[in-house]
Amino acid sequence: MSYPFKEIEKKWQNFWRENDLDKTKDDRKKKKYYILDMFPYPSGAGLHVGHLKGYIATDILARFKKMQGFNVLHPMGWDAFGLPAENYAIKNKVHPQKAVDENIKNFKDQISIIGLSYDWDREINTTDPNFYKWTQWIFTKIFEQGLALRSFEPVNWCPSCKTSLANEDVEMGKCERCGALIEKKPLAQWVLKITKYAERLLEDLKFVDWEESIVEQQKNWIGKSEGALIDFFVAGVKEKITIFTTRLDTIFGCTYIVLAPEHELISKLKIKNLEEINDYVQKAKIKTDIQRTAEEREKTGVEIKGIKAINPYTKKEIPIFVADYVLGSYGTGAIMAVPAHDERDFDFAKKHNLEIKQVINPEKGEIELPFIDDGVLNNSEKFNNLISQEARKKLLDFAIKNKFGKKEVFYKIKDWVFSRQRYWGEPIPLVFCENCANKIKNQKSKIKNEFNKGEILNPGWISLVEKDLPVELPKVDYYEPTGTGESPLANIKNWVLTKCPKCGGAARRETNTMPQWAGSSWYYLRYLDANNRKELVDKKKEKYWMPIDFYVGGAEHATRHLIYARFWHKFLYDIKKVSTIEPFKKFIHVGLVLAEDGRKMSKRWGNVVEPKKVADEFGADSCRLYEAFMGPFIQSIEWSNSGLRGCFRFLNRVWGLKDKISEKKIDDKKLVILLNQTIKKITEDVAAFKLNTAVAQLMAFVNELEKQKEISKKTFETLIKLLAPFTPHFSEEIWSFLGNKNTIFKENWPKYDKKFIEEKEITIVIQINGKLRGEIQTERGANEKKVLETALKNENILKYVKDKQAIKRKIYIQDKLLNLII
RNA sequence: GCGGGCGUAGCCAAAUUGGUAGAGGCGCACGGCUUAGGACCGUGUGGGGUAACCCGUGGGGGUUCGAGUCCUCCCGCCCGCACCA
Repeated sequence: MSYPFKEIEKKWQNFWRENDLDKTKDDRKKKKYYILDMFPYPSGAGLHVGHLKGYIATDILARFKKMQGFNVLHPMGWDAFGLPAENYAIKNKVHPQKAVDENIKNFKDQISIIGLSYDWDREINTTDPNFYKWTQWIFTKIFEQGLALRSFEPVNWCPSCKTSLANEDVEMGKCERCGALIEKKPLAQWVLKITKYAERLLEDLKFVDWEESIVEQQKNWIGKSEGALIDFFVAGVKEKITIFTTRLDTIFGCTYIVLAPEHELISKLKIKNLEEINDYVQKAKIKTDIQRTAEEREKTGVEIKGIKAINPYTKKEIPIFVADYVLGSYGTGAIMAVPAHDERDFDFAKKHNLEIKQVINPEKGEIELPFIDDGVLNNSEKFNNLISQEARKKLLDFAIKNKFGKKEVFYKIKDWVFSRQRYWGEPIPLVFCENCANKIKNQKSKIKNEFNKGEILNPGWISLVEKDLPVELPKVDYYEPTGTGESPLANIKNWVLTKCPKCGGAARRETNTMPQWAGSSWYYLRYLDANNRKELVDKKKEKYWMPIDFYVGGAEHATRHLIYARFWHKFLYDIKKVSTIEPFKKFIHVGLVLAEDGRKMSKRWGNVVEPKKVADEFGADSCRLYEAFMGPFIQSIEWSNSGLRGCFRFLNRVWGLKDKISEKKIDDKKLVILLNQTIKKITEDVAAFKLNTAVAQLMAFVNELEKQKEISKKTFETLIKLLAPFTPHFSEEIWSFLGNKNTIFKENWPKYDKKFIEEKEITIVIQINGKLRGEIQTERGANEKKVLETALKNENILKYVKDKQAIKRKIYIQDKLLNLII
């Protein structure tokens, strides 16, 4: 017979709801704890048990912290704008709004099965105009500060989703959402100047308590390189080519220069073989990123004939090439090539028979070209014999003194392409006004007073003010992407045509929408004050609740959401809307739950484990306990039905223990110690998010209780409290069975007594020459002499130690072991 | 190629940061209870050996009284980035 989990779970979920137990008040006398799950986008596929793992874990932590007396904020919402929702809607021929509403309902039903303690009064939805009003508001602030710019650079274009994408949305040259090959397409775009925040995004990582791997991923993504800009003059003309290098120490080995195909100078120079060059440039431009890498990094390129560059250090003339192994989008789009000390330059030089001049020697050992490490300079005139690091400084000083170079820092991170040519997103709250454009272009008025920074930088583009927000997404019947580079919104004339809020003249709305990442870049602030109609968040509430103490979500967001949100947060900090420089104090990623067959759970494989089925068969609490127990949280792990059954068995055994309760029973010393050790272990493990070992300890403790004939009520109550965060319904039921009227979650978390943590009688291990040969029982704190004497009474030890004289050395670790060297 | 992580019974895993390797779960075996069981309960469960003991944390080497833990080289796996000058 199993315990009646079905009735119990329903009963207590109703009880919690009816008594508002999951509602969080802004009780500022209490210490706060803000624990947050990344909010999901409500897909049509629904949830499987893997999605719940993170929610269960944070729920355990939230309930635990509540019992510890914290004021816990634990909210949930929906990230419902964006490509996934829209593509689903198109595929199923329903309006995105309808699809989203249905999917949210489905998600919410699935989530509520397992008894999560979210405060649903604070629920948010990024597609709700009351929410996205503030997403738009933040955008206008970013614009006003001159951090949103109209750009005409070629962008990543997904031919299947028919929209431009940010760099972060591209994976290995493919669309992160649909897998289509990304093309480069010139398109007018709004880009956000995240690069202005690159240094702070990098630097401030030292203030967050995140996993090493996530921090490293962000560092790599931001990709800071410190180096120098050096001017190479073009012989005989006034032009110069500025290159970026981090290896100025190798400059005497620079035997040619390479320009990226996109380099602007190519069109300005007098080139003898112009046709050949243009041909190469054209071919390079249409290559996709995939093609570039697919060619096994074969280094193609063409020499620009008729001109030479002058190495400012050697004064020698060197050839100039165009090659697509140099990227137009990084540095200056031009490099000095040092084939002896760079693999790519080496390959290229070999192929084109160019001079390879070695200028660095390894500090020790033989040299093998290309030698790319730091070393000692030679063939470098007066800089010979310097070590690389020192040489870089001195060579830079020389360049600065002679005015052909300076220090420079570059970042790999690109500005955030923020426009999507799609329907299902927040409209970008800008209008274009011809009249204002002319004003700015002609500098007719005192434009500094009349226009903000963004408006001056983007003539004609006027940002809406707060009272005009939100710009609501018009309800339409046709919303499929056009593919022309225009958003579907462009076809809605009466929406597009509007008045300029500045001059009242005719204006038209921006028809592109924001990317999926916009709402999620600040949503965590809205939970603090979800229904505020006047501002994004009340200052006092923000100050009380921020930063997020514990954030849990997918690792795939390391270089997407987690970077964007940090960027917006820092911006909000700069305009004094938030009080912390970082939003997420601690972040832990949730490991995948794979199906029992080791593959990802997917409808395609038919291996999806649905929460409802699990809850029907074994109950929500077994599911919760198992997901906590299955392994270390961040690790990906295979689902196991027998493992789940094991947890179910465990709960049934605890259920059975009720019959052994005795009011009179007094626990023996051993059990008291184990109980206190258990409290300590679980308290520490849950706080450290080591839920698997916490559950293991609960099991070990229950195994011990089962050996008892009777169990004291007090001990049993403590066990139930320890179990409560993991199995809330189960624990409430037993708690009330024990005669308690109120919810167990109003109880204080058990405290252990240090006095009862350590056993007085302990076992000391006796080693002979480092090998285990016996153990003895003694009092805690016994000294070496006493332990040795006791040990020498042990038969087994005596076999090895014939007499005391044989002991050459003794190593005694208090209360642990005695190692005798003979 | 670069960066991060990992490798412990048949499987998932634990090990207080250098001190009894394998807690806990699954599985398996035997026993009990059962008309029956893919249910439940109990006992056992790294390998070898009658035993004393020996061997054992991917492999080799090292430091140490003592190494899963530290150092070094190698092998394998996972994740991220990838012509970033």
